[in-house]
Amino acid sequence: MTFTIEHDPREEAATIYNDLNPAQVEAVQQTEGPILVLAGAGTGKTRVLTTRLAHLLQSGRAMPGQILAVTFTNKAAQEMKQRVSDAMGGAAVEGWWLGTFHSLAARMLRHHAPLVGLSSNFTILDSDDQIRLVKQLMEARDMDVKNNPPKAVAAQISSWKDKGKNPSEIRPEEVGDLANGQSLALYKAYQDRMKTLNACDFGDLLLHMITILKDPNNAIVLDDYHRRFKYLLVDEYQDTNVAQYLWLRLLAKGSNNICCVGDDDQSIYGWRGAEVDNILRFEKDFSGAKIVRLEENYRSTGHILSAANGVIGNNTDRLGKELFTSAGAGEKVSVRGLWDGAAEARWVGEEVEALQNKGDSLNQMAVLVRTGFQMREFEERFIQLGLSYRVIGGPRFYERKEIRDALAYLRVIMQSHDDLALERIINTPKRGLGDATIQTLYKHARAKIISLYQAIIDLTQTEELKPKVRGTLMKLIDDFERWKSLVDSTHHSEIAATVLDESGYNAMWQADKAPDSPGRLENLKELVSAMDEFESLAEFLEHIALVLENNSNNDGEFITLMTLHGAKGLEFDIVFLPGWEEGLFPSQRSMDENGLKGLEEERRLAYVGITRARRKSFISYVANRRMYGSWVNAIPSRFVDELPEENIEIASESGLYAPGRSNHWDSSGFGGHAGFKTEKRGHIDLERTSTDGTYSMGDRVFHDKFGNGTIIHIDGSKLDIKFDQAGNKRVMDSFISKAS
DNA sequence: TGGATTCGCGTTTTT
DNA sequence: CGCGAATCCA
Repeated sequence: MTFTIEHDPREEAATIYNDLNPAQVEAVQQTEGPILVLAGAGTGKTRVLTTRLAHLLQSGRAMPGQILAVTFTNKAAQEMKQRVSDAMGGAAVEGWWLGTFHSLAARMLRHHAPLVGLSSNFTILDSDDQIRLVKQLMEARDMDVKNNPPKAVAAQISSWKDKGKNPSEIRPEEVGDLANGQSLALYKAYQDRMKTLNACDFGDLLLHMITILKDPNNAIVLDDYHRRFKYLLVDEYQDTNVAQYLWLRLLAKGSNNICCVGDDDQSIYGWRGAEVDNILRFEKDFSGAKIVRLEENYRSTGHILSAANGVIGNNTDRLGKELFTSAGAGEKVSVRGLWDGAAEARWVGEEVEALQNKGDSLNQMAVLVRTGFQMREFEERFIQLGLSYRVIGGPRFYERKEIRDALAYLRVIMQSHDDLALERIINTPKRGLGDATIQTLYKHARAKIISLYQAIIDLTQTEELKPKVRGTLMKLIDDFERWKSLVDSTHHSEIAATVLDESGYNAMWQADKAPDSPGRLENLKELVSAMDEFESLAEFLEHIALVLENNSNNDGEFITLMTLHGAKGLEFDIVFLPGWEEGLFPSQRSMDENGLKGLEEERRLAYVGITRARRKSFISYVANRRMYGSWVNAIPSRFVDELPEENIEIASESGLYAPGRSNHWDSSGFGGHAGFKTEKRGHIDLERTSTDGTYSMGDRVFHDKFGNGTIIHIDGSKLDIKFDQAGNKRVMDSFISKAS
């Protein structure tokens, strides 16, 4: 790797530092020892990190290969690469140690795989494969897969890996009664199986590297990395999990030059093992650490920032910052209560069109939802209005069925003992190889301790199988052997095209008359052409597992639709935040599973949402939301109450029935308050409800968790709802279903 | 074995 | 409600 400085570094530096404030400059230039940049939303965290990286290079303190720069998502990595490259006058950044935790750990692990019993061409399994593997192991042990969902066991295994724990490092009291207390045994078996498959899951990439680096026998490996990396840079430090933290700490021990940026108020990945503690503990972990605080927000106008501050101020578990801005107060946050999801989408559509008429660009607007299913209503409405929109997130390219199938073929070609891959496509397209045959094959494989592929070869040489099945299997092995022989002589994209053709996989989708089949064939074509850019099949497989994103074309004007999680690190002029209802946001599940901690994480998510906006935020909640096909009546989120009155402008559709939070509703449509207590009554204007088919004569209200159903009486034009003894529970738990 | 039909559960969030 | 999985039937 060569690197040349084209200009006088000081001159460059002057341009880079141009508009940094003194605190930022300190963070950037403080060059030795550990630094924690504790900074709020919109204060320029990533910018500080990028500038520091450029600064280190330009001042000649480090060469490109001597800096390890870690981000959390591929998107952030891409962006940092772009920015550094720009700052360096267009330098090529390929090959630099700049990427996500997973991709960098994978890159390291390729070099040391034998130390953990793998070879360097190991395959990377995704969570789907993981679950299937766990399921197989459980079935092999005659465990009841119905009452002990493999998914839960797989989640437990992942969680241990996120904590940096190998099976041998788990204490008995950590095991718990999941899967009849067999979870640890399954973890062991799982790891053994992974070795035979020569495979890693996401968690293994880091776990194995930690295992290697902390083993005194491998001191030479660790020394090598210590010599190599003079500086470590970490983005979004608040989202690191224990495994990532351990990996960083091992690597940082050499130079002790670690610079992390983060915001405890934006920690939103607790469910995936992120530990806010990592950021709170920084000074203890890295001796001599400097803390640089950035509290001036450059993104949002006053009301937006104060609204966000008001909400996050309700969290107890935080370091405590109060962001300020020198921008003007700007517009207040608009808050709306609406009848249902359709009305909400209509309202958003109206506002969008109004803003467009005033000259705002769709590219500067985003709708941020808590969960994916909320997107549909907006999509429908946007289509009706002819508004172009772009959905970010959703199933990734490589998670699509057809892509995973195609990859499975390639995996078998690369490694014929990849049983999971072979099992996936052994009867896809249909070849007449059903469950019975596969079980026979597996039985043989297990008995002889060989791979499925080898078992097929063995059994086709005996008379054990029916002639028809035997013939099919022989043909399959023949095909694979032929494809394998192409690997050295033929370009891999050509191999892929050949395989998809000769296996009948393309033909299968061509024959399929489902509406999405043409799209799948398109995707397969895209896959083949994407392969062109890679040196080898192996490289491509790694890329697709760890890096590849949906390639969205950025031409034209789009309003962006995505989850709050997806929006982290982004900003827009105008942001819509729909669905602020108890149970949806904050998510009921989050609160049930993690109590106050869960609630506070949800609140941080609210904070992230509000602070994405530069000029204007819209927040909304509805009285009725359709979930799982039935209607749920909802009450406004507690986060709505936490918005300071002076920063918002609030209104609701008239005539709405909504128990509680009556200060946020126009209650003229019903008599009195319907609180949470026994025998309270609320009335719904029947005209409104019946047009949607929401409620009608004979519908029932029942309390989901609290038992006894309660009948709705229809009295003239009003609905009369009675709550039973469970009425002191929240109404959000009641469902309304059609009485048939 | 595979197609057709019923069943049952899910919706957080992602590398 | 809508999808994938389990189950049923030819």
